[in-house]
Amino acid sequence: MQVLGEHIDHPSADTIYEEVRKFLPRISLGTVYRNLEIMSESGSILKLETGGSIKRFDPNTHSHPHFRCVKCGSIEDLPFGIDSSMFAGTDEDWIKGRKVQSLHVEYTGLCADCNGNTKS
Amino acid sequence: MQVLGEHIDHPSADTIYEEVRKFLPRISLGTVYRNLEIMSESGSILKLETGGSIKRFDPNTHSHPHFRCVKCGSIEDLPFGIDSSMFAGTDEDWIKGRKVQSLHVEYTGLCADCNGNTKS
DNA sequence: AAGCTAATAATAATAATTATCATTAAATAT
DNA sequence: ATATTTAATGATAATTATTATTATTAGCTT
Repeated sequence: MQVLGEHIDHPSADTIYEEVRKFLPRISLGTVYRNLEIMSESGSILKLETGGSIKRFDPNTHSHPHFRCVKCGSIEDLPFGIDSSMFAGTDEDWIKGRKVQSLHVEYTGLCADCNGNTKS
Repeated sequence: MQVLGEHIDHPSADTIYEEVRKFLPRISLGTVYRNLEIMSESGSILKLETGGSIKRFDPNTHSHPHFRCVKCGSIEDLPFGIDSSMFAGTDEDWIKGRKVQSLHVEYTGLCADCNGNTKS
């Protein structure tokens, strides 16, 4: 299972299911979901709750910004880091009793492919 | 319809449906979705594609960060602005043929209520 | 090998959203 | 004012991604 942690991209559960099937043909989708959930809880992968309706999983477990294509739905990493201090650093009054767990920065638009190939 | 643009919070389509029903009892959920979509396309409201599985709508149309409670699912505004220059400003090489349309910053964790009320 | 435990496959259930389509209402022309 | 065209609506069905259920299988432990 961990074998598929070597993804550069951000596969959906369904994509992972298809790939694992290649060498575990009898595996069920439920098992894939269950184990992805376990792995994301244990911290070995990241569950991305991005915009769009699909959950995706990311072997890169440190917080980094993404670009989501509104046309094809692909998620790409962006080459810069983020941390909370970028916006809230100097003044953290806003926390006000909340427990902050994570930060997600997401750009949306058209990926290079979709931007080049079609204009609508 | 526009009457419900006066929300301070970030209602889901279902919440809006319930509220519109109070004075248009015969309206259907499909109509609500359809018109929310039209309004978000015309730019009079914002469709928030946040993490979590629910789409929410926001009368505040300028880009601002949100806090999503992983327990109760509520979305709150955070009191600071964001703009692209915060991370990518100095070096925009990353754009590389993409067409950037919007930026969404989302913190997740426990909201003040959920953080106070339960510890799991 | 018998008995206990935990993981799995197959399937059903759920939840949010989108699509369909006959019906109603609105707009325009006659 | 009424017939005709056009568009919006309500009711319902379909879709999609995910989660829950449950009987079965497989892995250990003695």
